[in-house]
Amino acid sequence: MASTSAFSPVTHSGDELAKSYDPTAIEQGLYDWWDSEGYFAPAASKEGDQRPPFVTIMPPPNVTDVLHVGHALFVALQDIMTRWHRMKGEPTLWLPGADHAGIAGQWVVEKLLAEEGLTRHDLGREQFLERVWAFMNEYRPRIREQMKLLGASCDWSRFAFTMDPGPARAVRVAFKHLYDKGLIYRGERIISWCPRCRTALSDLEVKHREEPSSLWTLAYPVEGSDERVLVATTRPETMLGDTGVAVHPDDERYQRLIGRHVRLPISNRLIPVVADSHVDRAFGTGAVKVTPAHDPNDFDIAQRTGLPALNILNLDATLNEHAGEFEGMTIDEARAGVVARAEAEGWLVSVEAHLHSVGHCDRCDTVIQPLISKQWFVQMAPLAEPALEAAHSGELAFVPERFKGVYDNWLENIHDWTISRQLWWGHRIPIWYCQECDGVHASIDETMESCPACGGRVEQDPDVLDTWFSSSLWPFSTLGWPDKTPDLARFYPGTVMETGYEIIFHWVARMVFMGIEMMGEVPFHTVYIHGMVRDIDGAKMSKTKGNGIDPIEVSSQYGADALRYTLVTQASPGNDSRLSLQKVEASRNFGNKLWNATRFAIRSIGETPIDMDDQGPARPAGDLALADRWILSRLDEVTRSSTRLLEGYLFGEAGRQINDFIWSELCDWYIEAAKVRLREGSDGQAAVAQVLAYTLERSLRLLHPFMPFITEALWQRLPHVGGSVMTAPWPSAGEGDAEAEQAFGTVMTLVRGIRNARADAGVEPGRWVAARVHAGALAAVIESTRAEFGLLARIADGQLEITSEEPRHEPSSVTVLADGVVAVLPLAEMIDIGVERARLERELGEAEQERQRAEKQLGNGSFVARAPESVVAVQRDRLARSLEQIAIIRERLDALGE
RNA sequence: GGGUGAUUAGCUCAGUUGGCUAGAGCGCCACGUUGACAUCGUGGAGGUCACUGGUUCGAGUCCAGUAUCGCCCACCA
Repeated sequence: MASTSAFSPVTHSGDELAKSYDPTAIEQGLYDWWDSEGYFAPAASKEGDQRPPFVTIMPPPNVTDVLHVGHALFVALQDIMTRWHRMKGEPTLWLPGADHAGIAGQWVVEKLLAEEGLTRHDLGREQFLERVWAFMNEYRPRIREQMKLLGASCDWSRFAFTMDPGPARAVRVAFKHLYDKGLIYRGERIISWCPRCRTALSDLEVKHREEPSSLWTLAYPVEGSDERVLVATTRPETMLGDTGVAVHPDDERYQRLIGRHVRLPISNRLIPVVADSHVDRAFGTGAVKVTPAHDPNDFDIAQRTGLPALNILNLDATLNEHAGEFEGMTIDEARAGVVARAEAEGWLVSVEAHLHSVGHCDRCDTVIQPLISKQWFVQMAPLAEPALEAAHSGELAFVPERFKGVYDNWLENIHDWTISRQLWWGHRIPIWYCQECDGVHASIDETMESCPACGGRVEQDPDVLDTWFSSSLWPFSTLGWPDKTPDLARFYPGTVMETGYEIIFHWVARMVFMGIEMMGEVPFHTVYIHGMVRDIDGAKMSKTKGNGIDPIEVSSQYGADALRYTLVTQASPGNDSRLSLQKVEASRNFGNKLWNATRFAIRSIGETPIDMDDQGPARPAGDLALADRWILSRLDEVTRSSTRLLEGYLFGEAGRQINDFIWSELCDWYIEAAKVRLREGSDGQAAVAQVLAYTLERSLRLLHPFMPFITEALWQRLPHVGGSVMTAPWPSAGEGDAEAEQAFGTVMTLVRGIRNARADAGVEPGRWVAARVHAGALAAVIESTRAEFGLLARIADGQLEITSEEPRHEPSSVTVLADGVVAVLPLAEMIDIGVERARLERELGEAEQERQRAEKQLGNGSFVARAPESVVAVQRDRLARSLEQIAIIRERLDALGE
């Protein structure tokens, strides 16, 4: 091995494999060794290889994140894809990064300051940002180290942070581009305001929750009449900001009031009654109070009808000077006050219980206040259209497909995107206002000395951009854009974006339209969506509930391989899954199984020379035993099917099938059968060694993307070619051997039948018995594998007779049927006639059922006429076999007598 | 109000273009320290694939509807 680092995966834990699998012992050091060997960086394209590189950009975790099980899932899935494509020989890039997480990041540091009794305003912007950076730099390496523990084979040399100079410049360039194009504008709109974060939020950052509340009906007196208009509201305090009452233009009840005025009982203001077709005549009283400054619907009504807006809130959600006697109160206090007055003064008509959908800040859960504010927006319609088109044309595909509908639906109903945030931590809006000529200028430079128009003094916009603005540029800002770097040319667009459904809108859709707008091309062609990992009761894992499973803790106990394997195989694309330690333990046990199978193989190979080709142990050829041919054929099949499953993004099913092959076929049958040929003086040892070396080495390659550590550790111990299983070629499937599969299948069925019969008859498991096998045409085949058969079925060597004759029945014996083969076990003193009779009766019943089913099928004319020939043939075989079995069992029952 | 997912063994879930005598892991029962593995082996029990109808020679798989649970989106005061 030409290792350049001191660590070597082979010598590391001594020469002998330990008796049982200890994940921590083998995972230790392996990752750094891979890294130091340079396996994570994309390889140069091979000459003549026209395939595009495989590129996936990691969704950047927040810098302040501690690795949780959701990260572990995406790391596992992305690493499987990455390792698989790398093994297929494609230049492969998995690019990691971290996100500055504007609001969340700022909040964390503000909380620390609060412990010192300080606010960010005490420090001032500059000092505060220094504190944030210090904090970020301290925490930045943490999650990276944790992802390494999981085996993430990403290229750390390209690690990117959203606030690094490169991506930060990309933000300014993109902003200016959109600003110059008129797609970014500044306007006074109704926005969602978080009074705690003191910033505007986008629609996506507001989470609505139904909460029990009341519906108050208030009476507003009509000016110049005795009439009163009844309006219903869930927020009575907002009447302080009412500037009108709206009714439906066709509503008979209110026709005569349109254009007249009502007097707001609380502030004695006169406000007009307007008509707007948006009003639902059937809801409440059919008349709505209009508060344009604090309700998005009312804002729209006001826009259409020309009503003014009256802001009654301070930015901390207390009432302002327009609230009169309620000034300075919180919303709850003001509400209570307004209701009390209404009741006292007789204009409260009714109070009913009502479920009300209330918006909360996604970050801090504070109740959101809609209010009118001057903010920056991205005009979405022109950007959404090509993003929709990309999904329609198939240039952008979703796995599972149904998420395309989710994506479409959002883009089709999209509102403009509020991108300014009244925070300090983030990308500062690259806009400067001239203090002298009132000019507004965007720039891609970090600073602007003076007004480009008049040379006057300029001041930069104090706000920062929504974190997702920089995220939306991620697929190219990480590759050096806006510079024309070699990486950008080679790795854009990417291949797959693997992420969770919760950020399809936040991130995926925005990357798509920004990619199309800035690069002229979608940033990736496939979006793979994974589900959420929940606890075993189906609840979301959360810190506050304390039901979280810490991936690092689990890895240190069961191994990163076991955790990864569990996460991937328990889930199917797009669906949530439930994780428990019990499942991880089962995966660890699989590791132990593999470990011991390899230990057995290494011991069996011993000093035997193994034929090698340029990939590894050569495929065994020549005069092979039936079991050899069978396992090679099964390996072909699992290679074929797991490759097909990976191509279809069915990672879990692929992983399960590889496990099933290794455990239930290689270990349970091949290795057990091979033992007989490894005995002293046996002549099959060399062939077994070759088959084991070949099969196991291939199996390790198949499993490697799923369980990278253990497969590397074991692969290094087996005969192999190359430095690491990471770069060994992904296996291609051979043709398979149907004849061997069928013949060995019969042997397996016979062995199972004999074991079953022995158990029924109460034969001690270790006891060797005699048997005569009537194998008919298969006699030669069974004869060829007699030693293996004898071992598997525990039939004593000298007492196994294999014949092509018709079955003969002994009085005190047990009869076992498998396909066309009958085994007779003279168990003499152990036989309880009653038990044996019952067993045979049961088998007869089963055979009868088989016969009936087959007869029914074959008796159906249209089945025979329309079903494919192969399906019909199966039924014919089934009928023939069941008839044969019925005859044999009957005969045997007769022979048994009473 | 619109989407959308789930409903398969005691539990958690697979089941990819319809051919299934419906599988796995865990749990359960019986037996077992045979030199790879007790982080194991052998055998076993356990399911009318939510319900109703339809398409088909054939449906867990396709279609329509119903029920329950869940998620997403939506400006009903």
